[in-house]
Amino acid sequence: MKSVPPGKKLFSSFLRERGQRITKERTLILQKISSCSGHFDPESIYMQMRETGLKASRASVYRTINLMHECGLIERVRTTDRGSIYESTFGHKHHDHMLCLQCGKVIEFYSDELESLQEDICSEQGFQGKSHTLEIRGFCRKCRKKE
Amino acid sequence: MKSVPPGKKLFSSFLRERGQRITKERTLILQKISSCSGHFDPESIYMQMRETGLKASRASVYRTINLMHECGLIERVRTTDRGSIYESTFGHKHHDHMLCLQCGKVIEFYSDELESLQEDICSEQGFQGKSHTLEIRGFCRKCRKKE
DNA sequence: ACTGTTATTGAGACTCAATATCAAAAAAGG
DNA sequence: CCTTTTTTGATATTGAGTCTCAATAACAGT
Repeated sequence: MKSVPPGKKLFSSFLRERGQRITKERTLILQKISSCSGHFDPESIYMQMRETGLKASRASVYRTINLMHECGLIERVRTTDRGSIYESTFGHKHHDHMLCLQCGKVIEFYSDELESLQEDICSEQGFQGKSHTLEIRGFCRKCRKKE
Repeated sequence: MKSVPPGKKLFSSFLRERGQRITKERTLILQKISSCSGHFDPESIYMQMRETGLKASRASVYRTINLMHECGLIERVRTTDRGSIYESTFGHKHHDHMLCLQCGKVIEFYSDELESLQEDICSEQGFQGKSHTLEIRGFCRKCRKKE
């Protein structure tokens, strides 16, 4: 019993439209990433595939991640001193992040109000917003109490 | 006639508190960065100083930028495939960014409403926000008209 | 199926931002 | 001036991400 990863169709038509091919490697990488709930980074994806015996080179992993990004299936959440961190946006409602500077905890949140306010601000500037990233840094409930 | 860079005092006391020293190099780099209105990246700072004959090694530039970041004098705005981009936050009111995906134009904006809404959202989560970064990607007025 | 065309793969070289090393130089404080 | 501790800087090193290019695989047409 094979579960079809969400976004497979989207990715396929994205590739076909650009005259690009749907290869074994791309499918494997798409599957792997789809199975990752939460945040991930390219290097870990590559290593995990390698450990599991799934055949795909580092170059292909990076290339496919770039394609998925262009296609809108994943979003770059942030970049640390050790590379980029992504998250899949498919089957995952849009949200923003709070990052605790003490313990590293990441809180996902969503606010309709916030979204529509941003739209208002964009139209004031004649700007057509397509996507955004909001990261609020500070201290989570637990870490505040420890003080 | 020497203009004292804004933030020099803050930086000095920050260093003193940590038992670190206020050296010629650090002062030069602070000055250089203060004179940069807008966004900058470490490598350009280093190259510009080198061209102007200001003495400071690449290592010192990077080290000092990290210190200024810890101190809160500068903020990392984003990271491209060619390194980090910062902006000085001193003497510069907080704001967020819109980035045009077509022409690369950066629009700075600020909204009280947006700020206070974010604070509300934070307190709902028991989170103490310290700083944030919001980047809205899309198309600016000019580029929309070109379509 | 077979074939020709064209995109893709992968091993490893390469790039480039950023950091580590460490001996020599410079502050700070007697 | 002298001692101690931090800083500097030239250079080596790291590491994420990309490029190269010959070999291979996907696709379209027959």
